[in-house]
Amino acid sequence: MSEAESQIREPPIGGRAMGAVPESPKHAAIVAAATDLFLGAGYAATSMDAIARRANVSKRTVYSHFANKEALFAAVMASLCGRLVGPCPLGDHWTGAPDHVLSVIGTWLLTLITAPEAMALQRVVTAEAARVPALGEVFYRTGPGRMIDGVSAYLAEQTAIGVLAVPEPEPAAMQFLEMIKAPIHGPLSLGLRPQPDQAEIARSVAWAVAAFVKAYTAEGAA
Amino acid sequence: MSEAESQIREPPIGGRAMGAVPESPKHAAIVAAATDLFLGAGYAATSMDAIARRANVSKRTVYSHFANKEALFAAVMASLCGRLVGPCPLGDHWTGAPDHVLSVIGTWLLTLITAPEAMALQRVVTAEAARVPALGEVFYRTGPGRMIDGVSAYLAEQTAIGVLAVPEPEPAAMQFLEMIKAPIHGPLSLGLRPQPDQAEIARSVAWAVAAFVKAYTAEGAA
DNA sequence: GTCTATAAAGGGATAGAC
DNA sequence: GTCTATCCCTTTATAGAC
Repeated sequence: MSEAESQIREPPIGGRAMGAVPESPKHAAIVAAATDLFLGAGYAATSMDAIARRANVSKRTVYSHFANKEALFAAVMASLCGRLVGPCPLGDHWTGAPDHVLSVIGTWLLTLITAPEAMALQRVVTAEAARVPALGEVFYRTGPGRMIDGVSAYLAEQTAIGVLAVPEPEPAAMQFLEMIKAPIHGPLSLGLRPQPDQAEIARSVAWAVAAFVKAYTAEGAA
Repeated sequence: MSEAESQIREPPIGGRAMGAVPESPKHAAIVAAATDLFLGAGYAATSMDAIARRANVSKRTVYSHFANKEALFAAVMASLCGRLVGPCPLGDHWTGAPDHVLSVIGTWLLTLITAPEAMALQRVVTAEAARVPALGEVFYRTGPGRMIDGVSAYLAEQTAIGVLAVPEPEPAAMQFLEMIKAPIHGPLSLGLRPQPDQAEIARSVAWAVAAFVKAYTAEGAA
């Protein structure tokens, strides 16, 4: 198990190990097939036979690329964790009124979080985190953790210049993330509602930003 | 599958069907064993052999009580959904300042939600919701749905009498629920932190209540 | 109702040829 | 590296004795 766990790490820049040979097409096909099946049905319910069939390779080929099922799962998870979170659209331009900045960040985050692949990843990671301890840690660090850090830094900065009053930026950032998800994420993760469209995402973000800004605006600010 | 799904419903009052014979001790032992294993390892990774062993009965006995694995799973989930949410401690006395009432409700809810059994139930339901559509619906209605309805009604009432200003009580109630969970639930569900103690629950609730009340207090209120 | 024993199928992983 | 064929184990579910 320790060997499998050690394979869970962020993927190298550019999608391959620096200096290593490019991954073979079969390798990519296996990972793609395994990704679909693991995300769709979970770890235990996905068989190596099914993965080989879907990748159009023999099972022996799968085992020549990955030592065992656990190692393949780890590779899939590591690849996904790094791939789903793209760069933040604001870049260095976190300027403007907090409600504008938070709206842009919130819309980006909520769109990212509610994407079908991201929902499936969260579902599988949560389900298997108890069995593979490293999994939850990598997922959190590359996903929610990065988002929390970014928002938290912004809140601290705005507090320093007296626009916002956020005594505890980190829990406040976590609050903000949960608030934008609030009306959508729970029912969506249970399969009780369809994917939100842009209008609904905008509405949920608007609710959250309005409440958050009202709660944390500095007393003397305009 | 439709037969199995039809067995997912809230358990009858008192724990047994009205007018039916009491459940045999074996029946209860099977359900208890299955509950532990399903919550611990998930549906696919739990075998009927293991359930029978843990219940100290033969596998044949398990199949004499439940038609198949799916039916046993449905019975376990239905039983759990109804059992984990107890009565609200406030009863009819939702009186006092909103921050006090929300603190009491929030503490109760967060304690309930972060209990190990509730966390495991949520994990399993989320993992299997895509495969068993009825599961997510029953879970949501008996759990989060009831909580949202209660808080939402309270917010609407306080808005009607001019203490709070909550134009959309339902999304606001969902926001409140997510806010109290914010610093704890995510890392906890990934196995990255231990169970919160009372002090940490109180702190998380206090953060959420302070922000929520500030965001939604009526302009003219004291 | 309950048990032991077993059937029938599918799982992960491997051997050896090419 | 890749394939076909196979081993061995566990799984769900059932037969038949008591």
